[in-house]
Amino acid sequence: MKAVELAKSYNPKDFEDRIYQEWKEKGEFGPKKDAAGEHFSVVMPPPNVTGILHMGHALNNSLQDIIIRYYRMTGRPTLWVPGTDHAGIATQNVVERQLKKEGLRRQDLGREKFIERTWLVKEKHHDIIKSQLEKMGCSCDWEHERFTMDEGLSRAVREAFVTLYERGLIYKGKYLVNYCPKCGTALSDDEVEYENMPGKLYHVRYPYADGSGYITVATTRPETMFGDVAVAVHPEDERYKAIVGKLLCLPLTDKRIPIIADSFVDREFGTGMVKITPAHDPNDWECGRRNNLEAVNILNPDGTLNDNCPQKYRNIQAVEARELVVKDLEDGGYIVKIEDHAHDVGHCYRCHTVIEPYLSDQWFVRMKSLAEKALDALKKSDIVFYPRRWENTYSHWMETIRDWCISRQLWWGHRIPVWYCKDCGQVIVSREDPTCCPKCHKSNLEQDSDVLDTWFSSWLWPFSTLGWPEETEDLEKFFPTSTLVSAYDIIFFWISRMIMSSEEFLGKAPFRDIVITGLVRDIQGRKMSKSLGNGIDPLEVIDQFGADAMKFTLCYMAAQGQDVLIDMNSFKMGSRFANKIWNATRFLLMNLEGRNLVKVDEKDYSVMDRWIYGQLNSTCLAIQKAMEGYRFNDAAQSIYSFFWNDFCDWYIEESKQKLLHGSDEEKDRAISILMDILESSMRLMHPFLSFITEEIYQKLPNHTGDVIVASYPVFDEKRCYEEAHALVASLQEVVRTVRSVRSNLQIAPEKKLKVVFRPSKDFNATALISDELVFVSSLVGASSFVIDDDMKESVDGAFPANGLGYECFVFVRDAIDVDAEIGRLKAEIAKAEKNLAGVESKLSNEAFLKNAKAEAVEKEKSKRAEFLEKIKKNSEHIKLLSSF
RNA sequence: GGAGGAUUAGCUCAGCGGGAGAGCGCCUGCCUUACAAGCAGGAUGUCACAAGUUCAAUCCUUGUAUCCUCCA
Repeated sequence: MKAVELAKSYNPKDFEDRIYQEWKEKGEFGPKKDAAGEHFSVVMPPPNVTGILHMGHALNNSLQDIIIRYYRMTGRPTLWVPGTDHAGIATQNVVERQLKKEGLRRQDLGREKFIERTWLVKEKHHDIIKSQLEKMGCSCDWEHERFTMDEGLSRAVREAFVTLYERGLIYKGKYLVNYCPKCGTALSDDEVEYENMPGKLYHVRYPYADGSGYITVATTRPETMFGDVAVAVHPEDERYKAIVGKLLCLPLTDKRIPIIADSFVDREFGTGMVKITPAHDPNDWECGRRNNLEAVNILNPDGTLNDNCPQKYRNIQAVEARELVVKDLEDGGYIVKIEDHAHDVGHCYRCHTVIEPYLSDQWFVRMKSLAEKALDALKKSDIVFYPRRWENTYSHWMETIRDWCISRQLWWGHRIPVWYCKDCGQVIVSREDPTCCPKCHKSNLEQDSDVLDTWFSSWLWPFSTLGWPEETEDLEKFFPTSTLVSAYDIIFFWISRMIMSSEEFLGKAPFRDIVITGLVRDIQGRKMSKSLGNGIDPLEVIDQFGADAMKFTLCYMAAQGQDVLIDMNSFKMGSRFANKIWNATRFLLMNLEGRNLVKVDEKDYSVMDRWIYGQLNSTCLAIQKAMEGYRFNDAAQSIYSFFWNDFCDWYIEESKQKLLHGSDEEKDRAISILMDILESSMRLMHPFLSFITEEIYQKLPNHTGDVIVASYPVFDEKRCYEEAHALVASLQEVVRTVRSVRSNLQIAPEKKLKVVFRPSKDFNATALISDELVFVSSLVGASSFVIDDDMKESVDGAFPANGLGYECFVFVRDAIDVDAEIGRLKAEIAKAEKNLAGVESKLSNEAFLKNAKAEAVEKEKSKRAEFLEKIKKNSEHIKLLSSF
């Protein structure tokens, strides 16, 4: 057999793009025809077509890719559906910003042209996103790619809307909604972000209508007083019980408003009296409804005061009007005092403009019955969150849910499938575009001008992407999906709603396992953001370190549910590991020269062979458990320590003796096992380091097909080889003991020294060390390594070191610092004595002996023996050293 | 105001009631022909604080402090 040449160093750019194209061309991302067993499917959280992917996407998609590749290799029919989201407000804002630069508004283009232009932006960003996902190595099935506004999904949206309407779960109503004056649209409750801001609290006098004095109310927004319809006090507030029902004069107007009682009033806040402005405050809205009060809207859609206000204030922006009103109140002697007051102010989650509560006609989904089904799904464990603690958050949201405002006054999105007959006023809600009014049969119809909230399409994602409402083969085969991976910031927007819609339309949960990842932050724990400039671009990481390094590093750091704090340097870890894999492979492939691969029978395994196969096997188990529990960091760590610490540091090192100095037969045998382990390792590591393992796998003489579709190594109970594990652990301990002596004494590696090794009679690894004498000698730099189990060797003048069950004597008469060594040994004795004291106190404690598990007692006893031995040996060694 | 999370080595973080761990960084010595992106050895900890439960607490319970997030 010929050696296989590998480039001198690991350079991911040489093969990552090529391999991705090969996979794609061979169609290896889609579900296999011959796959068997339960399906495994995942839908990708669709990125917004506004932007480019950030580290959060990299984390999210890396984990999905790992899961998908893992299950694909286990042989199950596996599907990962990619796609993008039209992101209504966000995308529209991008286009409007572009227009603004050209001095245009969207109205200048008109709806149709504006949407055409938005599609262009969508196409451009979509292409960027797709190429980014490919760069990352995501093995999603591009044949199944979807966009929330493509034809099929638009049908699903209509179906959902009309079905809910028919079930009485969608209604149109006048309602106080969150209104963003800048975006010019209503927002759902969840789209409002609150921020504590400094403001003023104005204490204003409202005189009694009968002239018998006045009361004082506190407000942060005096300009809304024109919409006041009452002043409320707490019904049990003793101070004000007597005045409930009295009328007040509303200053600056000639209006009369009553004092009412309502228990929502906070008696501690301000004067304990609040003005009620139903059209401009959510709490007041609820209060107004409870008390049958009129809602007086005082604002125009552009945020200026309207005709419900006195002439003087009309058509002035609210903020300016406030100053004017305050001045007039002051002039009129109505202001008692003005205090500084910080309070929470709602902002638009897209443009961060201050939200205005605004009374308008909007469409809503009645959420209560949907939420109940979604809660049941959790109670029945149809869905499980990883980590579990998110289940509380989910339940709480479901229990306190409010109706969902789904209409948006935007152009980019799904038009609401509602038409109005201009002749007879008939409202038509239809799956198909109607041509005439079913009531008056005239065709003078006008479609509702609003579009639906973006989330109204994404909440159907797990089944709309599979063809719903058609009963497609995909839907049959891959629904419900298996696992959803998402960050916690969209549990409410998206995850919860998907569960509701799926329960409502398909009668089951859309996925079973919900993996909630942390957020990716910078090394100081701050969110990565454009304004801070602290973001890391995944493409830059890939450029510097490779996609494998990025994926592996993220996986290694993704402890369940924890935020991931990283900087550019963090990715060195994955990059070094990949380099290690590359070089280990290079070495092994070099050694193929002139060799024949042979089948080594299990019964011919040496102890070291059994050990490495045992380690490989237990790593399979560790990974299986880690994947089942979505403990990605555990999986990454198992792989890392197996390949690097076990395989490279010990097994390959041991094999070198045979590869370099063995007979042809020994060489064949050694390289065959090495290639076998290497081949298994590539399959084992493929989900986590996809490109490098494929590149290497193709070059292995013992490979079959592509690793992406190879079978995943399976844990085998019969191949644990625990005794080999214990033996090798002992051997490693002996090696470390001698190395430590040499290192502490600063003995140059090239200086070979005689070592006498004295095992106790029951030391388990004496035979192994004897068999591996050449290996051990080379690791410890011994000129000769004498196993002296009958205490015949003279150790005069040798430097002693001891371990559990053995002593080593290193012949280093020259060049040692006797005093320093004595100091070190004394420190060890002190530590052992401290540990011994702890053990003794346990063992002299009758309660411990009585209550503790037998193994625990035994363990303490063996610890005692160990510490005693250490103290004894070290004392002897100090004596010996003192005589030097 | 309510809920959740975090607090372990210089940094980022694992950790399963019974002798404190990893990666990076640091110190020392080595280019031992796979890898200096490497090898070997080493140092570094009141496991935030205080009680409680337990034979035994970094781990369980309660409280406190600090920080973060979400909800209202």
